[in-house]
Amino acid sequence: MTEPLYKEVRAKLLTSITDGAWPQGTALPSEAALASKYGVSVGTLRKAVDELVLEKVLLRQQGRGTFVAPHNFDRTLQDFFRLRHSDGVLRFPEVSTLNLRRQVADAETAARLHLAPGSRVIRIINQLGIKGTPVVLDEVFLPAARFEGLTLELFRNRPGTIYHLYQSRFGVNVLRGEEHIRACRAGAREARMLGISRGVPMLEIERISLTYYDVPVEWRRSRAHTGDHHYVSDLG
Amino acid sequence: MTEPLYKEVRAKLLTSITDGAWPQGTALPSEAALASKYGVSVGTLRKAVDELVLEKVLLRQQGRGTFVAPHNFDRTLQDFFRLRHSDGVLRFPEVSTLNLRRQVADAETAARLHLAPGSRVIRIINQLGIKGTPVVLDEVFLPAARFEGLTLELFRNRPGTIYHLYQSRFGVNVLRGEEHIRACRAGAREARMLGISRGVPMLEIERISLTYYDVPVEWRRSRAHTGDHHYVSDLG
DNA sequence: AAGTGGTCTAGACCACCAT
DNA sequence: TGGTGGTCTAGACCACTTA
Repeated sequence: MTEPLYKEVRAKLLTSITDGAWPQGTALPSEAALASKYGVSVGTLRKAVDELVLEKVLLRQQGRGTFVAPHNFDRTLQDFFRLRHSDGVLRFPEVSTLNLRRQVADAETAARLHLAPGSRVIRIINQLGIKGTPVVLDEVFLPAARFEGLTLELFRNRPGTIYHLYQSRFGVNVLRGEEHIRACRAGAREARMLGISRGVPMLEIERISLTYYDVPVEWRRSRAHTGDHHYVSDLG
Repeated sequence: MTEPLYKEVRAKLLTSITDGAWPQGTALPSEAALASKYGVSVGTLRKAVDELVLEKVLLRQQGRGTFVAPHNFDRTLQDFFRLRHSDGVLRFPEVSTLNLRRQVADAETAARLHLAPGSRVIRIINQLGIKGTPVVLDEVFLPAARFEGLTLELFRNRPGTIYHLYQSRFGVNVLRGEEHIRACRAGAREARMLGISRGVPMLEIERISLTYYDVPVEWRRSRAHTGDHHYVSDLG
């Protein structure tokens, strides 16, 4: 019994969530109900929920209830889009999906996504613009097994963000990610697609996106032209 | 009375901290003592402290006490050094301070540090190496008024990290920061100092460092060569 | 052994939202 | 009006550190 009670409750809540016990959009049982269900006091139940709220797994709304946190525009923009225009304003990018196809993962992609060699992945190419100017070329890799039925049309005509689509349509909930950034030169493709010269310095940004229990579910490699933009990173 | 009690307690704790009521290294009064001092229950006092611990203003150690959080190597390395070698290992960089001088802030520096035009700043040039290879050239600007008595010798012979020096010697406690990253080309100076060719793509990283109440206390501009290194950013 | 923070409880009351 | 989460209390007991 070295583990605190509220940690056990947190774990139980998390398994219920990942098992889909409380579908997208519906409220969890009330705190009192959950407390009695798990045989703990409300204070202990709340401490478990506190942690999950901090990790953005759950969302509390006073007077309404507690929900599995939805992936709306705000969340994607604030937490998963780090490019900002030089004028300082944070804008949602215009996404054009150029291509979607299924293929066998190469060694690196398989490694990043913790897939067995030879597994199939979906590869999607996007161009992102800000204020009408193309700024980013995106290459997204998804494990095909988790995203069965994903098509170019679905991807293009989704009502919300990409991560909302993952969540609502495939039950894949992206919670956090890690990006690795290097400097590189624009190649022929970047030059053509972004209207810049070959050799111009760019950011190469790799992202691994994680779901519950830190399981990787998306890998992307982007190239961003930082002429009128910069990447923002918070420290501390 | 729309503000919760624990928020008021948090504010009182914070003013005591910034007023230097509990000097570096000594423990705060016990939670029971603080609770009775502020006339609240221990639970409420703990909730106020919880927030300050989350913001890394305070550090709790079970059985020992609660302290103003010290700026040790771990904190600097984990929270304020985002460059990592390609082998994935996070190493503390070797810092060589090349130059320190006082000067009048130019317009941009004054703006970043919220200083009146014409204020004096200290400008420090560092070269950072990882595994013996020079990787970063650093230009650090500090408001001279807050760092009176800072000398090149002090800077070079400090026992711990730069931020520990700020904290212990000048009472300047860096809590968080924001970095802006752009791609650039190595100029003559970078080429010479880092042993690379002119024109090689690099990261230009600007950092603004904040203390209590988000007051800026340091501004730096770095150029990093990402041949064998990358910048790591956490999302979510 | 004494003192610290960490966990857990039970209950009262408040603020907010839906109906 | 009834139900939800949010605040606050008072007290018991546990885990850890120091002496």
